[in-house]
Amino acid sequence: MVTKTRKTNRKEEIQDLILDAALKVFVEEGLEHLSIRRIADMISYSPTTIYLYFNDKNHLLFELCELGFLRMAEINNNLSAIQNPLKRLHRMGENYIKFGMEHPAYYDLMFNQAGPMERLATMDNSEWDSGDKALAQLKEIIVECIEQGMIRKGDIDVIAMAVWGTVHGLISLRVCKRFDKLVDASEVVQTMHRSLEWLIQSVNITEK
Amino acid sequence: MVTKTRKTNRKEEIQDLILDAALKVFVEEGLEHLSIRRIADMISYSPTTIYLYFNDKNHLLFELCELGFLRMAEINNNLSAIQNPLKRLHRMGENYIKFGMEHPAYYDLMFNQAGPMERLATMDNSEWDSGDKALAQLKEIIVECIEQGMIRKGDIDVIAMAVWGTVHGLISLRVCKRFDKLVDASEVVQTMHRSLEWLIQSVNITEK
DNA sequence: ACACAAAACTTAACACTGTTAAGTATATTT
DNA sequence: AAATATACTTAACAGTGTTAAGTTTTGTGT
Repeated sequence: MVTKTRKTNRKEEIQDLILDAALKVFVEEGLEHLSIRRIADMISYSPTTIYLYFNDKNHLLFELCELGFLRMAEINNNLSAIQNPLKRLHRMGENYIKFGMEHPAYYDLMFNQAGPMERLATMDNSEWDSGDKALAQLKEIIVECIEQGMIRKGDIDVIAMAVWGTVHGLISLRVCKRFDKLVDASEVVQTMHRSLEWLIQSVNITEK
Repeated sequence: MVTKTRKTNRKEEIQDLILDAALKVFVEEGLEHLSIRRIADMISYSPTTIYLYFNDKNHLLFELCELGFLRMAEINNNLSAIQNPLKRLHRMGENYIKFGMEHPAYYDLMFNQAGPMERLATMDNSEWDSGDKALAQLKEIIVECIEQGMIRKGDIDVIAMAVWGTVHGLISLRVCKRFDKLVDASEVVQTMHRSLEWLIQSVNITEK
């Protein structure tokens, strides 16, 4: 039992070592510079060693994704303090924007890149825990908003998708540089926040 | 003059030949299978010949993008017939969704992939015509909506970004397979349409 | 302490990728 | 017919993910 634990620890230690190195590269230099050989160099291992700890690159990317979702959950710790569910929804959107702006590489990997989802598709356990959790939190807030008569009634899934879509769309277009030539660079983030504000006010059915 | 035109034609002919082959590959097999060598094989040229007609792969991807925007404009031909600007906005959103579902590879390239924008960044003419046109059309409709008192007043740029973001967000999450494990596959598209519908109704300030 | 087995790691290679410098045919012009 | 410009190719560089086979290190039982 002791040996088993020790072995597991050892394996996890090196997995973390690999993930840490991967993280450093792709945060500092972008996903396009994240290669197996680059990681191997950083931790002074041969490239093939990485395949002893991860099935393939997509597996590694998926695990990086999971780390991203952890950070995202952290950034949403400030939500529970907000009583008004609509304000909480607004803040959640702002948190997403903040996260996307501070960690564009993470965001791209978590929501745009194909790799992580290809890994997920090969997994037996046909769930996506991180995605499920994030979506569940969003739905909870929306239910509250409806219960308190703050946004129009409707199918929760439909509304959740609309809200998630809006916030994600703004961040995604920004992360993928689709605003760069269309909106003045210095004001993009501010405009994003004002767009979110406009949306929240528009769906708000109180105070009308 | 005649020779110049003939030469231009010849050059454009081969450019189109390359683009057509590229299009075929990436629509049928996905962007990950689109390589310079693959294209060269298809048109029976050496890989390096392609560099006589395009600066690099990003240049080629950018031109494919432009073709995508042409198709997108086509699909929006049905808008002018719609009098009510809010309904026109709704239809425009539906057109986007339709386009994204029918041409996911195009959509991914036009709004998610980095390549085309990297090409754009290197171009002197610091504009993005296709993006500008699409955004201008959207803004026009929004102005009408506001003028006719159909949606809340506000900065046009802010509202345009919010609306574009919403629609793009839904399609992008779908194209990048982020709904696959969260929403039942058979109902994703329907849910997207209902999300758009919910949004349009929410921002609608008439009939309340 | 020694032999054996299992775990950890590496070497070398395959089949790809985008891209470039240098060389070769093929037309066109003088 | 010679010179020149155009069109295209060959060979190579430096990189990618990935795998089969071989080596070194570590742990275990006698």
